[in-house]
Amino acid sequence: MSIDIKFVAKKADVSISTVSRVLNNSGYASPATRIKVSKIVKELGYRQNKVARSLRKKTSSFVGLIVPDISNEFFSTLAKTIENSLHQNGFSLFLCNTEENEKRERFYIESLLDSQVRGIILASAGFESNQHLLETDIPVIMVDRMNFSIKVNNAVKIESDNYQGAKLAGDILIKKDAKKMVFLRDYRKVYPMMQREYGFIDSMKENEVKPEDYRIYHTIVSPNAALRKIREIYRDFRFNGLFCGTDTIAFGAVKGLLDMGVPIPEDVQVIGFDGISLGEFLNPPLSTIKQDIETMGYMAGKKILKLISKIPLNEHILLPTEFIERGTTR
Amino acid sequence: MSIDIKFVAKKADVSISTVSRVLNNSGYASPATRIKVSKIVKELGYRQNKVARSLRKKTSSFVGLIVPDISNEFFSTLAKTIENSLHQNGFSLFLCNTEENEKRERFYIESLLDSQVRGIILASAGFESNQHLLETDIPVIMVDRMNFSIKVNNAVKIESDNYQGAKLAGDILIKKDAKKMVFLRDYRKVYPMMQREYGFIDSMKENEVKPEDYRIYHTIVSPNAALRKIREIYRDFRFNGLFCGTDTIAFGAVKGLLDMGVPIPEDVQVIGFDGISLGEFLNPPLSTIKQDIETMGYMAGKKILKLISKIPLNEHILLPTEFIERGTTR
DNA sequence: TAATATTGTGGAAACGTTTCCACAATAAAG
DNA sequence: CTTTATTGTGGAAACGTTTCCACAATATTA
Repeated sequence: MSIDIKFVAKKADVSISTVSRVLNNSGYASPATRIKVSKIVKELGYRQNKVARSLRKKTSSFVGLIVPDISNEFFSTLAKTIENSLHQNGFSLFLCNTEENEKRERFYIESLLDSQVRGIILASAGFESNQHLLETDIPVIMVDRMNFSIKVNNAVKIESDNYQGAKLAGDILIKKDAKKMVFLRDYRKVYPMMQREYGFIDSMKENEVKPEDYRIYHTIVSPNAALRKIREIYRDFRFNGLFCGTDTIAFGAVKGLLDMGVPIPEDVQVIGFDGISLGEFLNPPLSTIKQDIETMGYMAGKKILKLISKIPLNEHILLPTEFIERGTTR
Repeated sequence: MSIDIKFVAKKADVSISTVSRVLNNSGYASPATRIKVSKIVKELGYRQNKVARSLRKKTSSFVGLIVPDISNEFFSTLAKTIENSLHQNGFSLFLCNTEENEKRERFYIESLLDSQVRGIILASAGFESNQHLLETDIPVIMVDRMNFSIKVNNAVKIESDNYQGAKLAGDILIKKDAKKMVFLRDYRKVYPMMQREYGFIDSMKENEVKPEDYRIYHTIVSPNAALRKIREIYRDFRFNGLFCGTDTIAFGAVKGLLDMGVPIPEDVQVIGFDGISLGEFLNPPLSTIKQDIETMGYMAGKKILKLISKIPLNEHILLPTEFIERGTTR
């Protein structure tokens, strides 16, 4: 016989309803019964069955988080801060890792919906084919990736100002006297990367860099791939300003150039994007455009809680980025 | 009116039980009704309510993962591989981040138990005070940290051979002619760190390094703390072999030494522990003892599935580590 | 003191499933 | 053509809660 509410009721010699009321601090219950029941509950070590509770109340205390790759520092610190801010309010996190895979994203969205999560934080691709799944009245927060054009009342979008950040990177390189520019980006057409590209291009245009003096290349986001790519590029085009779409890319690129004997920052200046923690420990340490991931996660947590408590929001939050000057620029 | 099984039954003009049987492919149902029901289900876009299902079946398809810090690359790649191996079997992951906090660990263990998870993968501290919570018949896998001495049938332990790895690091440094040795470790008495210390000490003893020729220091695991610490140490004790309890520590230590003008690997040779991906892109790239995190996560996933399907296991798996020689040793 | 409001309590329905059971219809065996 | 096995179906109980409702007991008011 398991310890359920019925058992507690029997032991305490009251009805099930009374136990429930005491447990939930709802409705009436005399002080006397309150302490009597609480005592028995403690003695027995009784714990509510959350599943039954969810079923009856048609709600839960879970929030789903969908990310493309949790092993990426950006998403893992995002997850951490979100988790923290939810935990303070008694909510727990369902982690879903899509690996950038459409089917998997669908599987998870459906799965979350089926499991009665209270809200979904989507930091994943947001494949168009999955959009309709979220067009219910469940609170949704989009973080980093903005692919979904959700029109519902219950949606909040949070992102870094990727455009401005990239523009800033371009402006800085030029001010620091770089003449031949390269933007080495993630080959995938994900939203933030597109924004960075636009920012970079606009910087080039505004600074009147001639079209033949700046080039855009694509690579897989892995240091090794970037390393190989940058050597190829450098043989072809003698740039002296390099903006990388991602710190991870910058890591590979810097090493690739160094290995070729190109001095940094003397011959080539490099700026990354993200501000991941280890950048500081590169040699030379990486100059970069830092995203405020902590704030992003924290806000995502706060906002979804608001949505959950029926406060209607329809915001698009743009978080400023910041240039961190370190050793790869002069 | 929401689309529940009752609604489907009505539309398909059969009983609820029949719909359920078709849905679950259990019991009898004629081919004709099978397709009839399936058709309606598809048309209506009906989805099972997992909460109700869990309640009735007294089971779910969730596994809990408890980690101390998801933003740490070790744990995030662990989470990723576990998630992958579970997803292939239709299971989902509950992520719990304890921040190394006892209360929080308890909160999560209880929360997972309340939510009817099928199993728990514990990569967190395993505070003694929480041990009793897991002494039910729920499948438990301990990864990395082995603090719990769970005697239950349903427990599997998986860890890297930290002792051997550390011993190897010591042996290698000595073979490479280091005479004055330092082990700079995480100050917390977590299990794997203790094993590494024992391994290091035993290596010193077996190689007949005199007690005054090797020292052990403690630091917070953050590059910056390690950076400061190593300067302090070096002023005090002119070592030429440095073994770091963690790559993160090594990152800071290498930079600290370099900043002081100590050439690496000429004057000091350094070996880290973990094998995190960015070590390769340090300058000089970091020599390290690599843990096989992928295998660890993969096995954790596989094993918990076995336990869940009632296959009794009582294993303690020791995964070998590997020396990756890069630029901080000669 | 009678009439009314407030507080305390338990019974039972409901949440959306699965599954046991009884029974009907069909197929196989004698 | 019976008898027995197999297959198909629906009704209803069960999972462990919360919550509506009715009623009883007590407190407040007139």
